[in-house]
Amino acid sequence: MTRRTDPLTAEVVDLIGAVVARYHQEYDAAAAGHRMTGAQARVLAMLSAGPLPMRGIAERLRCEPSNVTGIVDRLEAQGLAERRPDPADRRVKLAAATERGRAVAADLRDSLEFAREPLAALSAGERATLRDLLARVLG
Amino acid sequence: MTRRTDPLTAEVVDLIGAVVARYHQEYDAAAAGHRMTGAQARVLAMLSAGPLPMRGIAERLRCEPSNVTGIVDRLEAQGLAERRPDPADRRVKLAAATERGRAVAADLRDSLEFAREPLAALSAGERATLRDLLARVLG
DNA sequence: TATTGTTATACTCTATAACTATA
DNA sequence: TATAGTTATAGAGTATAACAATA
Repeated sequence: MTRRTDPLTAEVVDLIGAVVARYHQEYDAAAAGHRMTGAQARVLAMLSAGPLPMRGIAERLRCEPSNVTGIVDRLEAQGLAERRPDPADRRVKLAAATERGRAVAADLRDSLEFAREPLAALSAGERATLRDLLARVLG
Repeated sequence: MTRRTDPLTAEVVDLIGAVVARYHQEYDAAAAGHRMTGAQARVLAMLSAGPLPMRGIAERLRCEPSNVTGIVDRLEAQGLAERRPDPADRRVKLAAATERGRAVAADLRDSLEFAREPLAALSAGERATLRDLLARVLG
């Protein structure tokens, strides 16, 4: 059963849509600045926290494992990631960020304008309020 | 020059990233429920507010005009949109939602779970606070 | 000449299905 | 037999460049 949403909720949903659009725009631009696509940048960000089996990447990306092959291929071709065997299970390949990959991931994180300009408009107390509200929305 | 972001800002940015991921997940699922992709659903939502020249769609989508041709082709193939001539300029083609397209767009809007479940966790006052903070973040 | 929309081309991301090597 | 990763294939979104029709 569909139910009409009240005007205030609709307004918030529209604003979230605008935030989503802007986030993507800036994330993709930052990735392009390092000659990566958005998907490649997301995977590199994951790997900069530690190696992951191909399967683990697919789960976090919420996509089919077959897609991860190509994305890691392209990161590997640029020297940003590499595949390592898993000593515990020879079927598994662990994708890991190279040293240069970690540097690029850190640079990308810092170059995300979104983290500075827009949020700078809020005071520390307001940022904390925003954090708490978003955390509750996400459940 | 890159500058380190403070922990609170980083936390908010991470939460926004989570919101973005969830928004896409639900938006794409809702679109798939109507046999559309996310891009097709976004364009149909635009057109449900009124006809737009192909160029105008590209500007709002922030993509090249050549891409819009295929997206509108697919909406047209499903009877959700149609192309009309612009009486004022014979170079222009106006894309418009069909009656069925408008009905699907309305249904899609209502079926966006994101608008209900998560935001229902907030009181009206909190939703208003969230709205104001997001509006200021977007500038 | 400039603009609108399209076509042609190439790359990336995506899902599905079949294959391999391990377990 | 089940699982991890890959390959093959096809559809969709994207950018670039070249084109026809119109301004």
